[in-house]
Amino acid sequence: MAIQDLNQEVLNLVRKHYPQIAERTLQEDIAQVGKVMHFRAGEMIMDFGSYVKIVPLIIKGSIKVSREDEEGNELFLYYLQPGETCSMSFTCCMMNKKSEIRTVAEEDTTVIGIPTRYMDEWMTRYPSWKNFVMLSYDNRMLELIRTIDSIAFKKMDERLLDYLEKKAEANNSRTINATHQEIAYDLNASREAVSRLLKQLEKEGEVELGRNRIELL
Amino acid sequence: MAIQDLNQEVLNLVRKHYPQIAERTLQEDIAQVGKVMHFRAGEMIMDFGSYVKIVPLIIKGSIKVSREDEEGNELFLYYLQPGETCSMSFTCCMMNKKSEIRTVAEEDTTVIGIPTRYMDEWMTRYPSWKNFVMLSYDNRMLELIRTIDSIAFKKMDERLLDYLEKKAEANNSRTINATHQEIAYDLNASREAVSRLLKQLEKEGEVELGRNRIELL
DNA sequence: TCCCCCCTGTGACCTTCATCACTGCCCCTT
DNA sequence: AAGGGGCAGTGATGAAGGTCACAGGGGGGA
Repeated sequence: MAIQDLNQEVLNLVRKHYPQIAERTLQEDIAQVGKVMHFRAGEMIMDFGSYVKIVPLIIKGSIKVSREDEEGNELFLYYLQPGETCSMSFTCCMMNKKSEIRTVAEEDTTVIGIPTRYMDEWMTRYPSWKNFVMLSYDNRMLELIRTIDSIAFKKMDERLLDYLEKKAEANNSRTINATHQEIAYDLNASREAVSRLLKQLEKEGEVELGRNRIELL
Repeated sequence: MAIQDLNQEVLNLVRKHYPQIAERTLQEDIAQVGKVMHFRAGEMIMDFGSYVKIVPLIIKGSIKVSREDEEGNELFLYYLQPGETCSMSFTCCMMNKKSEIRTVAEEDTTVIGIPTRYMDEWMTRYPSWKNFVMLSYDNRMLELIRTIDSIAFKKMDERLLDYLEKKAEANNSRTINATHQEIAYDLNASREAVSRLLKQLEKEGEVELGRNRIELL
């Protein structure tokens, strides 16, 4: 594929999925330097502690963002969907800091990767890029606060149901393929607790259970 | 006090507490439009659900930021200290959104209040303002993640000790004036649990307890 | 001074969830 | 077909912390 074609592909993707990125010259800048990247479902994109070199604009699929502490306890934070970006990347990039989070492709996922060094310049040059970045930060802060609400104020049954709903949305499917153990990791809970609560939800007619499979009703 | 004097006062405060705000013209702009504001210890600055009209640059004292859910359960998030600002304000202001948090003066506190409408313009005009805003967002995100770590991974005794340390730092004093009930609210715990854990900490020689008073050792 | 209210301390009991132990089943491999 | 590994279900037990009840003490106000 010729460079010219690639540029045109990126240009089209940006115009389609990021209408708020309005300036024609910014769109063209992105097409100049952005690279289309593909990740398979389950592939790790960025691990805790690694250095970030690109900012991803998500085009297709979804990305799971989670946190891990020193003892290896894990906790799911939120999903990134098409039209969104990873605001943790911005300053990570700009300050050359280690990542505080882990990102994994939830489905097969396509992003446009933008090398760090353009971030800063575009912020001053393009108002719509500045707004995009600011709004991303704000949305992520809100998601983090919702996550805090959930952990601090809710019990496990409600957290589980919220989690299943989000996962269904991220996968565009009411059928979730996951083991109880995987869910337990994401909620920082025990496998047995998740099993029992799922059984409970099944009795209440909220879900239908199968091996490696949960059907949301 | 003449306008001229006020401007000079703000100018001096900015230069002293915000060295990273480097451009002379930006400093002068802040001195033009910024207003010095005072809050008494315990005074509520902004409640959950209210609209934000200024961005505060903190000069002296400290501000407690907390979250509340629909049922009135409360949770302490973090303190803002001199040299910092409330990044939740930025887009709240810019998008005219309701506040998701509550802020209360922890000590007697002085801030420079900057009206919303300058935020945006300065972002493109002054690199150091842009960096300041971006760094603020990043620091707050990190604080929120630390808060999540704390709630998700730690038990109450450790959370309590962390809380006391932070409160001591925010008040510049190893003596904390607070009732067990107030601490319990901040940690979203029960008063009895806090009492028992404090007693435990006293036995371990970590603190000394008095009425309305906790001495950190 | 005396009284009352607020703060603290503590026991008893309950819920939620972690942990341990074990069973049984599905499905894949050989 | 037989075996085995991963997954799900379930009981027993315990720890953390919430809830309820009540006692005691200190300090400020009438």
